[in-house]
Amino acid sequence: MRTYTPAEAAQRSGFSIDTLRYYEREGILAPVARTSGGRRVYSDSDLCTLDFLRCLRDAGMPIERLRRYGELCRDPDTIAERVELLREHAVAVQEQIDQLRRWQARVGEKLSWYERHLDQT
Amino acid sequence: MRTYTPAEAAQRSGFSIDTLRYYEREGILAPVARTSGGRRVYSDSDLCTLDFLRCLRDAGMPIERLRRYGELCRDPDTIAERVELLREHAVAVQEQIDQLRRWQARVGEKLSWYERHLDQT
DNA sequence: ATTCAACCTGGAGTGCGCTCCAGGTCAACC
DNA sequence: GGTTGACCTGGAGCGCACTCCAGGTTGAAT
Repeated sequence: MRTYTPAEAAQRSGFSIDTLRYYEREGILAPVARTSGGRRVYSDSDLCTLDFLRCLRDAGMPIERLRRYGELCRDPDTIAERVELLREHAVAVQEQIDQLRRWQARVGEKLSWYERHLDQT
Repeated sequence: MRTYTPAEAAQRSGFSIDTLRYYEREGILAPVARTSGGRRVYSDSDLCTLDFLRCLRDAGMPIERLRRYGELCRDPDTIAERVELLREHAVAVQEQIDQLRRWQARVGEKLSWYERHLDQT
């Protein structure tokens, strides 16, 4: 049950210190514990949350939805809502994958066309 | 070999009229033909270019690279460079797909965990 | 006791990719 | 010849997601 300084939390989560503060201000992350002097002290649980948030961000979830998810996680009786939110985003992710696949197909064609062109010169 | 008004070009390409002008200003799109009165007249070839640009944008290619691609297309002796640019972006797209797949796996796990939780209540 | 890096706050600034606006022009139609 | 709606330009504004800044505080190490 160790704790982490802001710099450590940033390093481990992959967010910048500024972003960590920003997420807290925005209510995405629950208020982080403080020392008597007012410095933030991140817990293992905070780090775990941050890791999942990182994952959601990397999958393109917008801040607004991230906030919603963060809020839901603070209330234990919201599992159904969380599931719904994740499912919704899963649909978006699948669509994005499909689109990228179509892109690959199209660009693959264009590339082989270009290559035939190059060979002939 | 028909032509298109700005409104038609926008409708067919999926870009807004403002975006079409913006792309032209930015040199992404070559200067479009004009009527004597100064109105733009898009050709089939413009539409075709726009369609491919749309495709590149949808695959997340940044404006800067789009501009580069647009410039290269105006010089016929740049096929090798175009191929290189597209290949580079293809790598980025593949990485994005891989990342989204990992996301799916992770969220899939979380979802089934949540669902077991829901069932037990 | 002093130093100094790391931290704090509120608020301003940034980069991207558009999007909107004011004020004017053009051209098809009645 | 007048109306009307699509179009023109240069430039300002916007939304997102941070990122940076000034000016001040904290606390571990010397």
